[in-house]
Amino acid sequence: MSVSEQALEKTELRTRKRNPDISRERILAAATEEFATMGFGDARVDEIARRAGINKRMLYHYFGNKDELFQAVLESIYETICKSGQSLDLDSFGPRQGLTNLVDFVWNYYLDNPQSITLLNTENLHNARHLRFSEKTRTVHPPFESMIAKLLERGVAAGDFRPGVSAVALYITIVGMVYYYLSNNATLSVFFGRDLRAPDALKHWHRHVHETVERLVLAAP
Amino acid sequence: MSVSEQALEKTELRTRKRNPDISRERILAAATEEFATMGFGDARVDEIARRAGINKRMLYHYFGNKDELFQAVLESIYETICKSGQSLDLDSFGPRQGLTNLVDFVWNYYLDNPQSITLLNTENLHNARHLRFSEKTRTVHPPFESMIAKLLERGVAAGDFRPGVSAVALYITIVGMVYYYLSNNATLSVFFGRDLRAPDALKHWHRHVHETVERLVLAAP
DNA sequence: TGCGTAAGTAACTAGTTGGTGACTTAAAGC
DNA sequence: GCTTTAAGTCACCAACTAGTTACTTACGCA
Repeated sequence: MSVSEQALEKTELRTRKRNPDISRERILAAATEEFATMGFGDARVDEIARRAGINKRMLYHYFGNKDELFQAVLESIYETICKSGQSLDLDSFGPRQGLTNLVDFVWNYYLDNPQSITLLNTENLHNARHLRFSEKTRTVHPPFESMIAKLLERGVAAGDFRPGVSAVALYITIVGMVYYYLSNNATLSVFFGRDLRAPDALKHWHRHVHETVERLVLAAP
Repeated sequence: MSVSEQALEKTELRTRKRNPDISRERILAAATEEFATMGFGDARVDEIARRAGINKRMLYHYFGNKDELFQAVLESIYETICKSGQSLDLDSFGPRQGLTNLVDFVWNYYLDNPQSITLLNTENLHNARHLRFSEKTRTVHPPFESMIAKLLERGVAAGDFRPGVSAVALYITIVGMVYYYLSNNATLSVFFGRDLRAPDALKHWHRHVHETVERLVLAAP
């Protein structure tokens, strides 16, 4: 080995710096991508390591095994959903505007985070066995229920909303319409023989969700 | 080998009768079950053969490979959905009763056929690549669109329904609310910390879908 | 400054898994 | 009856894949 080669090797070794936080983050990002596009069984641990640019052994070092890695991915998605929910400030608006903002928020969230949809579907296929036994998830609940309950109370008090709609029912109605349209877009497009992901179709459905939710909640004038 | 043993073997051989139709059916049923519970990647071809009670070699003889077998499963599900849709006779009822029947039909179908949900989810994960290239699916369309369009026309003409709701929008609204609630029941139950599959919760959601759809479609009195 | 621990690497393996080659046997058609 | 074809069996494999063993190297800390 020549002197210059020795120097080169030293440089290469120096670039192999330690950085546990970043490594962990890179693995999680790569795993999210892989699990989201392939599902659990088709996801390849080697592919995750390759995408993350780390040695596979580190993946086991940080996360234990494939199952625990998937659980970590789900927990991070759960955290993302909770956090972005908290940034939704419904209290600063009137009830009607708050309802509009809520629908827009859900629509934009799932449109911008298609990974959340496929990951949640995969987890539901396995009866939520990763989330059910997750400490984080069982203890920390999403802020949606109380937030929406408050919005509904204010709306009813102001005479804008009719009484009798629960926060959970409203939430599942909104998310259901948004989520199903996006999640099952491929098969629905085949069924109806048209492209339901075309910009016009998307815009149309977004409007339709607004209309349906308003008719559900708003008091008769 | 004794004479009786020879006779026994002959009997056993005779029971190994040929029955291509039944074999094909058994494989398809076992595959439906396996793919529905495990997804595509986690589904095991050996397990499908075991469940069907046939030799694995026959599975390849009839269906080619794992992908084509999955496609056959999806086509049969598609056929089931189309057929059960045809049995829905909306024309024999008034528009309001027809709408009620439509909601009940969708609700009961997905409640009784949870396999349809997980199989469709798996197919959507792969961007409907099996259904998109399926001759059957591309040529034969489900009867829902025209059926519902006729129902809506009758309702508007009778003054029961308001105009401006499309058949596709109404269909996706109903199925979306039913499908999402059932498909994501596990994670939703964890999120909200309650059992959304309890009989009361199911009954409550069924009622809620009726109410939401009626408020969407019915003309103001 | 040197030592213990945690980050990182390379090579490997035990068990699995989709898929086959070579064969036997039942039954439809002539 | 005899032949051809398709249904069915059995043993096998090459490729893959989650997980490991055995090792080296960087870094925080006493």
